Amino acid sequence: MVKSSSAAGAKVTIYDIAKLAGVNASTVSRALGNPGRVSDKTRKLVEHAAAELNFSINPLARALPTGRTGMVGLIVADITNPGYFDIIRGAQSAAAALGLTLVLAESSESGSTEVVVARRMQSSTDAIILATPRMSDPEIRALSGTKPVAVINRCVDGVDSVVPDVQPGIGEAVRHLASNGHQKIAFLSGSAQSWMSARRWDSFRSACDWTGREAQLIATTAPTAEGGRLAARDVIASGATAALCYNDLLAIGLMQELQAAKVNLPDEFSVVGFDNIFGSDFTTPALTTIASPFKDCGAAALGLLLAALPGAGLGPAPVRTVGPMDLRTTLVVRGSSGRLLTPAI
Amino acid sequence: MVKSSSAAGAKVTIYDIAKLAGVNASTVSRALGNPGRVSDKTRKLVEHAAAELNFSINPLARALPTGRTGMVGLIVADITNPGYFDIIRGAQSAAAALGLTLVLAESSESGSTEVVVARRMQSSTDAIILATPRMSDPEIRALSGTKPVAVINRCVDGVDSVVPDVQPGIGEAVRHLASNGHQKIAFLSGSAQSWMSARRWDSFRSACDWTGREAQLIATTAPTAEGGRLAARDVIASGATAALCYNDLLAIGLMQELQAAKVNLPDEFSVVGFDNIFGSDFTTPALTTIASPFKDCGAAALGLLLAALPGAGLGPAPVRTVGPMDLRTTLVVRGSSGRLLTPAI
DNA sequence: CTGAAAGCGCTTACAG
DNA sequence: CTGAAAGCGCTTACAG
Repeated sequence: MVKSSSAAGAKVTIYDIAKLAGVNASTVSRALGNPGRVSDKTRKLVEHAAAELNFSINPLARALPTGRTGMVGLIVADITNPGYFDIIRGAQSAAAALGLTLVLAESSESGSTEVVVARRMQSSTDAIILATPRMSDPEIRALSGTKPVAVINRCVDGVDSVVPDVQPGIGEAVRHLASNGHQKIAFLSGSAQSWMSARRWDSFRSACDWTGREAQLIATTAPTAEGGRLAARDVIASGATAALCYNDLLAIGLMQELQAAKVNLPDEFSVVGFDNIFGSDFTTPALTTIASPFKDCGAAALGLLLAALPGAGLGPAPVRTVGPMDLRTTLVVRGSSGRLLTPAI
Repeated sequence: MVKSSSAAGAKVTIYDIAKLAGVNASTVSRALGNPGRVSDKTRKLVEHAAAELNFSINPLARALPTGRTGMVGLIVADITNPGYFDIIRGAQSAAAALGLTLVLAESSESGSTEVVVARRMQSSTDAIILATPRMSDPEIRALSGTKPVAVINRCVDGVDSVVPDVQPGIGEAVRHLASNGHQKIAFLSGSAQSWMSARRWDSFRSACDWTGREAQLIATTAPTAEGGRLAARDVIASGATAALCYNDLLAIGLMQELQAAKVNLPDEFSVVGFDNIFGSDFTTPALTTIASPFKDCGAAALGLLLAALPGAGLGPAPVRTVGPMDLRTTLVVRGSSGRLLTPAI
């Protein structure tokens, strides 16, 4: 077995490099971190020594004097939820591109454990992203007082927020349904406390108003496929010929139950989901859905955070809300929606 | 606005507590970390002071003297891949339960960036989990020389490995198909270099041998739905009446193309996937698939790592491979497989 | 049981 | 441009 000089064994520090290069450790630190504050010659000397010893800096040790850890935390309510997949991906890749490390944590849908998790992260991260947080607004503000915080999928006064604009997608969806002969459209809601669900319902109702269509709110037991199945009866009873669902899982469950009841999709009934989650095109017919740019949300949140980092200027940084112009939802038309052939008389 | 004593502002250190409690900082450290090495009275004193100041320890600062960071790294090839989600979830929840923080990174399917990512993690984590690594065996061994490493979905000599036992699930699947009248069964393979694909194919072939069925290997362009669609022609041409696919995405693509060609599932053809990914039950018919206990894999990997941590005894810890008994695959029968009604003469 | 000291690996004013 | 020193927040032998 070849044992190269870069053997994986002991940890090499800047002192080892200093010795090899014949300079002071502080010079090594500068050469590696602030090239330019060091002569070209020594820089090369140090770089060679570092390479020779296969040095890689200890970010934790660096974090102590500087306060910058190079890590950003991402807290999601439920790792299971496919809706978060893209947020995680977006944040992860944006972080990686910036040389930052993503620390992932889950709050298990609980506001109180979310607070605990956030506190734990506090000292080891440079900034924290809260995706669809369960904490209260004041708790979030408190957290953001100590460290840059960005919130995704919710608007919190005084805190950087990125929330996709639901209006364009919902407008498209309602127009799509209206132009296909649907007069009464149901909305299957998310959980009652959900900020997002309320927002989507509001936007939906206005869109219906503008289009002269009737909007019917239908409550669900849970924002899951099972919740969608259980809501099917109410949907049928409502007399609506189409449904927009708070999320894709609800839509998929609704479709399943409708099909079990021999309702023909989309000839007799149209279903539209929300989020365009992984697998929403696995169904037959494939699900029409409103896509949220979640990947971009993750990236955008990181962008806000980064802007909040270095300045540390005077007082709190200005609060920015990303949304309206950059992050718009769009309708993805697939097979589950279309012209109503058998209008309910 | 109520400004409690636990204001979120400045960071409080053990020195603040020491002052408030009227003891030395080292005593604070002991009281918080090693209660029992301190009198009950001072312990309470310190605890109260800590609570009063809303103290939370800085894990990074602790890491420097102890070498224990409280973080474990998880590197996956592709965060996009739904097959990894359960691994991430399993590792995340196991870590959380142990008070550890999960650091997530992605190698983008590239062995070389995987090495870079791993190096970067090296000094900030206590241990590293490689899920379906792209690094070479020697690279993995090198990494494991410096820090506990566990590998999921692959066997690497000299490195803790956890790989689900594919045999039980594949055996079940083949028996299921055989008993439903299928004589010739196709296997849609994954990528040619995939350790896992080779393993699954081998196991499948033996199962067919035992059962007296004919196994037919069919190469695919990529382990994706698109790959499955493109393979459909070869599958039909092969004369097989059923297919076991390397993963669910392939199976779903194959189903779509077969249905587009008016092949009736499962009456004329049976499709079985692998992994039971999220959404595999969204299809019509729902996909029969072999479930791997990926969540348990994540947890198991963490278990191995933990065992490797404290001992630091003499020489390398014994290598353990988790698999055979604990982590078995099982067949999940849904609608895409069943009795062959129109046997190919 | 508790204090004083040294050190973990790095950075950054401060001198020169 | 470079060195020597002090310090980031904690822990842990070492004395007492």
